[in-house]
Amino acid sequence: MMKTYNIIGKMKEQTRCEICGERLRFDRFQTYCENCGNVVEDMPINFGKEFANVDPEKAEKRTRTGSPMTQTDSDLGLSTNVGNFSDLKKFNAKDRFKMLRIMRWNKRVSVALERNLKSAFSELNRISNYLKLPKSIEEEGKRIYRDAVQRNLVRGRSMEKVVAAALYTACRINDLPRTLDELSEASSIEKKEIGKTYRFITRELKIRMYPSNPVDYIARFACELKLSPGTQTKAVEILEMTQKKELTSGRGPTGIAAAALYIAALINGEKRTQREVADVAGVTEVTIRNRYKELIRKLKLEKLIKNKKRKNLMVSQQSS
DNA sequence: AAGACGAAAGTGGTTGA
DNA sequence: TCAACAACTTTCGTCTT
Repeated sequence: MMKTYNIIGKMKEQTRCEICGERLRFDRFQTYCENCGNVVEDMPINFGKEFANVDPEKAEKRTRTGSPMTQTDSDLGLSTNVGNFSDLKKFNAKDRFKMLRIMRWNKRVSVALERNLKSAFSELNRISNYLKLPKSIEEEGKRIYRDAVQRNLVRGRSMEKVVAAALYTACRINDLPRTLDELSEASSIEKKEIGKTYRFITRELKIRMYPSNPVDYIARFACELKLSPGTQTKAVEILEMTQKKELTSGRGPTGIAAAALYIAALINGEKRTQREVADVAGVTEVTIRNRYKELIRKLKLEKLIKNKKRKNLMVSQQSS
């Protein structure tokens, strides 16, 4: 939603606080009353240059003022207009007619496009909020969706699918991968549909994707399993060893992450059942078992685990 | 009784002819 | 386009704790 502020007008008509009658103060961020703390208005117009560009050379050229540009407004804050009525005078009768038609079509197309983007973005917002994704990823998702629309990739596909896929892609790009299951739950679209659309749009938009890194999942899974930071670190160590031995290729990253966490928890005496780990990682126990077996074999962790088990046994016997 | 383990059959995607 | 194939899932019986 676009808010317009008329600060000059406000300043003129409202220099005193409505509540206590004291004079209002202004700073860069808000208009407020020093006496009673009443905030009359926050987020005023940004009078400075756009600060998105840090490169000093380019920064000189960027003299657009106002708030930073954002993908969040469905028309980027700038809509296209083809010609205007005063331009019409420049054409002869025939071309004038043509021009009129183009203008009319452009209007129609932009309205349709805008309507599409608006509903798509509100769906995208909803999913992103549900998954508690950062703003930057939301923006990325919107950028991807916009590209998809412009390349005519949405036609014949439901908008929701493309939105879900765009968000999924955005997460992957920013190394905050969500599982297809999570996206599926948030968007109520089938997992395989999202996957299919995801593959389609990354191919068509030539977005090069690398397989996601298991390490990126650890923090989130560990948090859900309420594992200690030490265990998390251990799991990451295990993953690093795993990657050195090239055990990760071809395997599902979530399965590997899950197995590493399972092992780390076992070693640090915070045991979780395979089922618990499997559930948060969105894989089955069988997969964890398979990965687990591979990992402890190749990383020579068998002894460690066995010792641990023996110790646990002793502890339980002592207590009983 | 719950968890771990493993075999067997099925699913969806990739690859190479 | 189709068959082979690798990874993963589902299901189920057995063993361990």
